[in-house]
Amino acid sequence: MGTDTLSQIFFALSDPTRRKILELLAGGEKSAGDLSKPFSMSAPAISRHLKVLEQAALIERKVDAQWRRCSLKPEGLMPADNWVSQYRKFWADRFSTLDDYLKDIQKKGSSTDE
Amino acid sequence: MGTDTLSQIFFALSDPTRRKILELLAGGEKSAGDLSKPFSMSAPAISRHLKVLEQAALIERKVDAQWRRCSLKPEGLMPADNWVSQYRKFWADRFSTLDDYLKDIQKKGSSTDE
DNA sequence: CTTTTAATTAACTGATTAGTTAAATACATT
DNA sequence: AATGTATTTAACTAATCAGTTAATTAAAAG
Repeated sequence: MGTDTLSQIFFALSDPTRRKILELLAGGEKSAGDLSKPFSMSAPAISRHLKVLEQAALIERKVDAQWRRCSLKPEGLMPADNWVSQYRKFWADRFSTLDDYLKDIQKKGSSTDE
Repeated sequence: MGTDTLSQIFFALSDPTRRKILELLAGGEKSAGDLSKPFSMSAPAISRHLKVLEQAALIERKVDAQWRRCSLKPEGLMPADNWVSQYRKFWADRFSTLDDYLKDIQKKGSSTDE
């Protein structure tokens, strides 16, 4: 994976469960248990996803009695956003919106993608 | 990793060698051999990194005699950019620039990071 | 003080990753 | 036709990942 900040962030984002967790936390603070419920996955599995997100500085876990109060640290995404932004100028010429792009790739490779 | 588009893109970006390759390609089309030179890594290793980037639709490889002409497909980053952009509003309040954020985290956790 | 609740850590398994060297492919050059 | 060049594929290894169940920790509640 690489141990630098950007690698950790992008790696954390490369899993659908972890992205979903971030989306849930965008709705406000939640306990580890709350975060487990929407997934058909054991609590330890979620716990380790939370650790990955925490180490990437994308969330924060505060101990509150036997609960872990998890909250989003959206500013943790800034390095990733900044890295990607280097490339915006390249695509801005040809595609003005994501929809443009998605239509374009659907037109071409019409395989069973997402 | 997950097999959906976003997972593939973020996973591709989670490796420093692959990010470096994209940066090299931002300077213009290069052969697989050209791309190998800056790295202390075998050609097959680079070849597989290129495959990961190609499958994530971040680069294109065209066959030209015994060369593979690799070029950046920056628009492949659009889905990632779009996903991250959901969170911009959250950090925009507190941090206006990446530097603000980097200074902030240096101030606090002054451990041996990166 | 015993039980219940919330969550993590430990130990394990199977799959995937990132690298290696050696072999194969494909085209260019002589 | 034989050799050299560019690159990928094959086969292998060591490390990491994502999940599981069982055990542990820590605090709340009775």
